[in-house]
Amino acid sequence: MTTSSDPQFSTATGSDVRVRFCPSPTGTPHVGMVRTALFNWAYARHTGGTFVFRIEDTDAARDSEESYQQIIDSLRWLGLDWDEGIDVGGPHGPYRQSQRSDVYSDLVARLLAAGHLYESFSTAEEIDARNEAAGRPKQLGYDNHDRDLTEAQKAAFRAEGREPALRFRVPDVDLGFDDLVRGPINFPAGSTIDFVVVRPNGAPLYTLTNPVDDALMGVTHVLRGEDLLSSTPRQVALHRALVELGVEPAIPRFGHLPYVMGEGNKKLSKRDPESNLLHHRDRGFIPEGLLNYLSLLGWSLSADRDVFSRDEMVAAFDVVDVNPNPARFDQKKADAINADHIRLLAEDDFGRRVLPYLIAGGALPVEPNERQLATLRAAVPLVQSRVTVLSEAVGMLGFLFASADALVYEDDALASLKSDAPQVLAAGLAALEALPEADWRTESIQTALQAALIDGLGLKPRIAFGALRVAASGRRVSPPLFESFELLGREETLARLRRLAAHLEQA
RNA sequence: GGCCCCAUCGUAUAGCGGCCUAGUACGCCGCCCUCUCACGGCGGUAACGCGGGUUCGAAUCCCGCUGGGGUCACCA
Repeated sequence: MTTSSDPQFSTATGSDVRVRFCPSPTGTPHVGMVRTALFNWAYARHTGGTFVFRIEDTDAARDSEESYQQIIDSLRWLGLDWDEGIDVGGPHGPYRQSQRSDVYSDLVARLLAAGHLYESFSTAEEIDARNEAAGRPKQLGYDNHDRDLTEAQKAAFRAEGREPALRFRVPDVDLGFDDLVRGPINFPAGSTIDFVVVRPNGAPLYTLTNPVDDALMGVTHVLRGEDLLSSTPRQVALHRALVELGVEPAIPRFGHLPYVMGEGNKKLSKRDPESNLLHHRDRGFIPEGLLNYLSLLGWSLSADRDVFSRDEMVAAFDVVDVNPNPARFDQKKADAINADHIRLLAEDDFGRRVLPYLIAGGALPVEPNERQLATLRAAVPLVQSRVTVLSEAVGMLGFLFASADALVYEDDALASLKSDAPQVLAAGLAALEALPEADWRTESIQTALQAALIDGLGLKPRIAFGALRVAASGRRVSPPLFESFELLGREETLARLRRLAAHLEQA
């Protein structure tokens, strides 16, 4: 390889930018995967370019339809819309690699004809054996042994019933590129060995399909995880061949996004619950909060703001500003960002979003009645600033929809009661019994209780209202007390005070 | 081991040669507000891994070291 001219990389910068998100459907959607999707999406939207969504399901043994569906659902839920690809179509379809066999056979034939691919009969055992015999460490892997097999040798292997894999003949040149996130990276000539692109059974591998589809789909910027960095020289080599064959005009630019780490110093594993996107959704992350937090893993909007909208991110996002450091997923920070976004929601929006969680959590029936919905509407403003994730509303509001006799007293709530709780309850009950139905409003309830318990008995508010809170909600923490009493209504409130009094007497 | 990447408070980051006695946010710790918990407000804690250069001047540029991480599949 001495005559090859310098490789040309894409020069797209504006609306000619084409990025893609191309997960393989194995397992549950991972937050690192979502972050990759987000950065691709944001870059496309920022530049006015095109966001392509394709699926790399070339491993029938590991891919699943369930995972495929979860990935699509997740992108939709997050609002990361795509311009070409799965379901929406486009000029370069189909967008599932399992449906593109014809495309790959054609390219394989052309690459083979041009001498970029060759038949390799070596088995893993033979490669190991050769390395051992030569005194080379096994990790060195394949030794380019089959590069120049003669027709006679190949025929002999076939006569044994062996079928060859196809390997890419890596040229003996430096395979460098200018990483969008990290700057120039070079892999010296000789450090990249010939790799398999087609299995002996004819099935193409990711090593082939990924660069080929990027070429065919006109992808200009490949933004992907750092874990793929070491396979990039192979892709660059293949792209050179594709450019040479006229399949694409230029090699895409690469940008390797930092790892998302878990506890300690290891990649966030699929087994860690916080890596699971569905887990976060089930807890009640809202898309705004999750996207905002994930964008902070390797990027920032400005020096002194970390809560922002999707639109603000799009306006500001450029992949060259991405920080190359690995980032740790911090659940507390993620929760805090989500809580901020929850507080930014309009009240009715928050109410709509919290409803499915109340149903899923058993606080409300699948089809709540009008009265329950009215209570919910009134209660929503009381808890919007009290939850960090939507599922917390179940515990926070559940007592409003239970009946007095079904109310559960939580252990820490009972433990918080002092010995004078019965007297407090009795006094509170007396004060509220004196309050007529017509006056059953937050302000008058507060006035009555204040007069009876604080002024009358000289109790500390903390003690006095603590007991009443446990009676009303069964919890140590609840929405504001007097508002809760109003929502429960007079009869229900009185019933609850009596029930706790009875409960304490028993105990 | 070969190759590659990374290095600012506990965490995420700002910083792209002088604005830095290093900013912001989460966390943590106080205080205020207060019917609990939150919210909100105020304050505090805490970092440029080490060593050489370059420069009038370095967190910022260069080199080395150390320390992390990744990758070396007929997975993606």
